[in-house]
Amino acid sequence: MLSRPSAPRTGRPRSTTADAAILAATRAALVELGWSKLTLGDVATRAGVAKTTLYRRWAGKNELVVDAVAELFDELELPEGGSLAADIEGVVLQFAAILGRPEAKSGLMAVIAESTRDEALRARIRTSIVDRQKRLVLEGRARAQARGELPPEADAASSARTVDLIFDMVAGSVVHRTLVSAEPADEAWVRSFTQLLVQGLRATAAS
Amino acid sequence: MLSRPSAPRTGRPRSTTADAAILAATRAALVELGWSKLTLGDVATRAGVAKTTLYRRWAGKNELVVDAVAELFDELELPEGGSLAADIEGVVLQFAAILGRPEAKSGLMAVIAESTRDEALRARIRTSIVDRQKRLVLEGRARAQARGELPPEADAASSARTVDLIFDMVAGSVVHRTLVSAEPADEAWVRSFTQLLVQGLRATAAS
Amino acid sequence: MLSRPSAPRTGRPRSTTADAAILAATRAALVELGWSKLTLGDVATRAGVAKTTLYRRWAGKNELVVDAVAELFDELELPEGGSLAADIEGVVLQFAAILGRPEAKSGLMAVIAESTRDEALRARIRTSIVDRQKRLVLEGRARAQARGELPPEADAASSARTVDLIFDMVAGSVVHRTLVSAEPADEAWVRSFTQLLVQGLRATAAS
Amino acid sequence: MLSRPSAPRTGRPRSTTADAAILAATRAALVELGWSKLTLGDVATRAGVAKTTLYRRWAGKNELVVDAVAELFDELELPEGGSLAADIEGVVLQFAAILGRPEAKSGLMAVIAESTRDEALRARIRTSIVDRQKRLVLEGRARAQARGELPPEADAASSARTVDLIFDMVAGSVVHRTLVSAEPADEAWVRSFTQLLVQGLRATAAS
DNA sequence: GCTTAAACGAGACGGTACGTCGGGTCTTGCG
DNA sequence: CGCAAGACCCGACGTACCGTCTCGTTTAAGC
Repeated sequence: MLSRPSAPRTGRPRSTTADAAILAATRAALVELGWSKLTLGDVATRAGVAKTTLYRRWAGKNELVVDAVAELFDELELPEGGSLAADIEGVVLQFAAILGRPEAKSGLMAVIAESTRDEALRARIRTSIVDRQKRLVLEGRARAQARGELPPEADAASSARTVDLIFDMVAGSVVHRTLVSAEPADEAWVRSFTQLLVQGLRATAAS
Repeated sequence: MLSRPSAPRTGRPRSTTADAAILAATRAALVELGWSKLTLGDVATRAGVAKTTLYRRWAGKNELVVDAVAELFDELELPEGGSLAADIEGVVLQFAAILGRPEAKSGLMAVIAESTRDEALRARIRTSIVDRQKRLVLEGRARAQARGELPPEADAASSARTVDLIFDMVAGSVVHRTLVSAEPADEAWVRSFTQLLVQGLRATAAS
Repeated sequence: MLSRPSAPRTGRPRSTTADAAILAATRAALVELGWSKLTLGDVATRAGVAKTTLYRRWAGKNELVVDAVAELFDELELPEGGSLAADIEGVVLQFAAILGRPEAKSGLMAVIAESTRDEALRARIRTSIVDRQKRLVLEGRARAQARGELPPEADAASSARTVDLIFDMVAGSVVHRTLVSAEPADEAWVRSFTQLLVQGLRATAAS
Repeated sequence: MLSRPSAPRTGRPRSTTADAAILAATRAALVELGWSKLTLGDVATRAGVAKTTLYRRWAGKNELVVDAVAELFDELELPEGGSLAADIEGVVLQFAAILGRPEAKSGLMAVIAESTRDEALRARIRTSIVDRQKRLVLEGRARAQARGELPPEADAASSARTVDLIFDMVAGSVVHRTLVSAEPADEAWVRSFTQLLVQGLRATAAS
């Protein structure tokens, strides 16, 4: 997402280690200070980098934090649970574990809040974070259909609508539990949530 | 929520009209500028009030915005729908309508993000905004139980857990749909969501 | 200088003790804080008086400090020294003693500085402080002429000019010594100064 | 007096034109507004400079005004008058001309007043303003001794004392005449003053 | 002793300036 | 040309005082 396909030919190339150092420094600053007290000057200092280097690569605080938080979601993957309920439980637990981290808590909601007034930022969040999660929903449903737990989709449009709905419910519920209710999305909660969701899906699919 | 019951006896009393003017100005600024570009100096100017007056009544931007947004939720009430599904649909539609407003979009997620690092702010949000919504969930379930749509609760603890779960699912899903997916939570979406939820509740209650 | 000749007939009369308390509090604040950090709110608190009481009697900080400092000069009087030089020495020592006090140091030069842009303030300083000192110069010269140490004045105009000149030299030199050179105007310095001045006066009068 | 000999090697160097612009703006503001209504924000605006730039170079209003006023004294020099009286008259007239300017009137006494509570400020005033004047007194006396108008000094200590005394008298008298008496130190006054001083010096030297 | 009206304490009010901080840009010299 | 360093302009911060205002409460003079 930082690719510069039209690479410049001459001059000193950009430091390859700087990006990683900056993103790590950003996450560290998020943990210590939170979004609102994080400053780019401080991030630059922590990363051992000049402020100009930072601005050469990111447009501002929002974009930087999106990239820093996005890396946390790299580890998300669909576990092989054997059943729809087990698959959902596994994914939700992973998602809850990431959201439980302070750097995600502090940063993610803040950039989402910012994105309400910044279309480009919303697109960046979608590309870097959201779509990566949504892929798991798609994959999970395909597996459930292969197992016969869910019927195949009738048409593409309603299929997409269902995926979006499930995704909003899963991600939204975990986020709300974690940030607004400020209670951990632990195994017990995830099991209750999953049961309700799966039974709703089965009943809806049956009707 | 700004009442000071142990009121001091002497001195000039605080202006009674200022609070309302300030909160209205705050919402107007949220619509025009969004959370991050909202400044307390600007709010004061819009409200025709000195900055000091503002700081005398609120500790900072976060507290002010919480109160300004909270007033939006004053109008929430449980409609008389006649069935659990209709009640839920009615509430969710109201909630979605409020969240669709730009002043709520801009402000609410931002203060939630801030609240991850500020316990007092989280308590304020809970008191001013969240609990008011949760009351509707409680009331809706009581009605459904009176109608026989849902069985009575076995014990208080599991009852509270269920309310919390439903609340996180309802509020979280609508928020995620509105802010992250950035699509309107319109009637069609609400109907799909409600169906899934209600069928899940019924099936879970039956098991 | 606080007289209100057109006395009101009815209503509660002004507190008679407040004036003295306020002026004393002003001097105390001058000693502790200096001119620039002295605030009227603080003076009011020290005097056990409301800010409104203070503003009812003085127009502002400048006027208040002039009055507070002026009281220091109440004790100035021409000692009976027996000779022109002794009289001058006595007066200069008294003047130096007053200027040595921190409340005078802090306050006097500040109001003089302010008076460069405020004609009314300059008049108030002249009336309250300067003229009282100048009277001593007049009186001292009259004594010296009575003793035959100085010749009588030829005409009124040149007489006034001479008094002004001497006054500027005496007051200005002591002030400069005390505040700018920041050295005490002690007996040795006063003796040297007086000698130079008196010999100059004699020689000028002889020519 | 703003030189930083141990200059840092890296980073953007400080603007060389800003200092002069700021000091000129300060003097302009002194003329228009006077000391007490002069604000650093206004000075910065006048100079076309950010407030931070100003604070990066001066600790506060006092230090800035000292430097701004000090530049006025750059033009002071001992004229070639041919006699002690003529030399003194020339210097005093120059000094009076500077003190007659509104920017000096407003600023100088104010910083002297402030310096009564601030040792560092007093030192700055002495270095930037006072010592430059005192040099003229020393030089003038040396010339008078070379001409035979004044006897050579007996010892260094009494020599210094005499210089200090004369300096306090000259500077103090002109300041008092200008600021307290608020009358111009014009040629007539300067001549009278000089006569008195020179005759006093001669008579004292003779005794 | 009752009335009356101004002075009083308290403290909120609309302002202005403070001195600091962070954002994002620029100008250096070095690599 | 990238980069570290740091000065630059800008704008907002939260605080401190200013001088004014509005309260309810004294307090003395005059009826």
